[in-house]
Amino acid sequence: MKNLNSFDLPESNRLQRNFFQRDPETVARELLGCGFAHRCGDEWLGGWIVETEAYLANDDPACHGARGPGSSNASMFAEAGSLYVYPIHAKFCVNLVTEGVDIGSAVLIRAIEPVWGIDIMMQNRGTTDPRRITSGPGMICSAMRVDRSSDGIDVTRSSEWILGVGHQVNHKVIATPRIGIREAADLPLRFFVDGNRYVSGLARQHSRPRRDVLGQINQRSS
DNA sequence: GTACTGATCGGCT
DNA sequence: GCCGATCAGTACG
Repeated sequence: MKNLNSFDLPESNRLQRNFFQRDPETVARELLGCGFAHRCGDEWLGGWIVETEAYLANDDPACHGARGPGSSNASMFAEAGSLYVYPIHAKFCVNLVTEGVDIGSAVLIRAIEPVWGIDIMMQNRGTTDPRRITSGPGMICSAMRVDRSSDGIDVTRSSEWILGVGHQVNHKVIATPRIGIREAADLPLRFFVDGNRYVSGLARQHSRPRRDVLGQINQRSS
């Protein structure tokens, strides 16, 4: 098992508050290629982010913050860099709060390429199929053991979480409408790494076969 | 590979 | 009760 804090995702790579204090569209794009990991006891669980969606503070009825703060979405209005975890269809999804306090915008993490604690994540998901571990927002939360107890945690400071700079993927990001929403279903606010095999959704939205893996690119260049 | 269906359950009204 | 930023299973090309 790889040691998360040796070379893959050192503490010095951790994203700081100012990274998140920008509009959610920019943050969603730039989170692609970053490492996202949760520590459970001695084991780190997580991987490289390959698919995200932005939810805007203004003119976005699909955003959970659109009707202002309430008991279930309060952390969407917390400090930028906080986790917003909510339940949906008997599963959980995890977001990162953007901009700042009282704004109500966030980025949904839709898919990661599994890297750390893969065997534990396979156990948590009840499958050995690599493409069924973290290729969807509900899958990520069950694989990485995220539930409402993580809601509101500040990932720029928590010792149980790290979100850090990883791979450069700016040149191969594709934008499409967001998945599974009824309102504002036309806005192109979903972003993913072109050709990555762990992205959810339709293969034909990629410009090439969905086979690439960020970790392999890393091995080739090192 | 794509399209469609229905189970599931926390948090709301 | 009702709803949903989902997913697994099924059917089909």
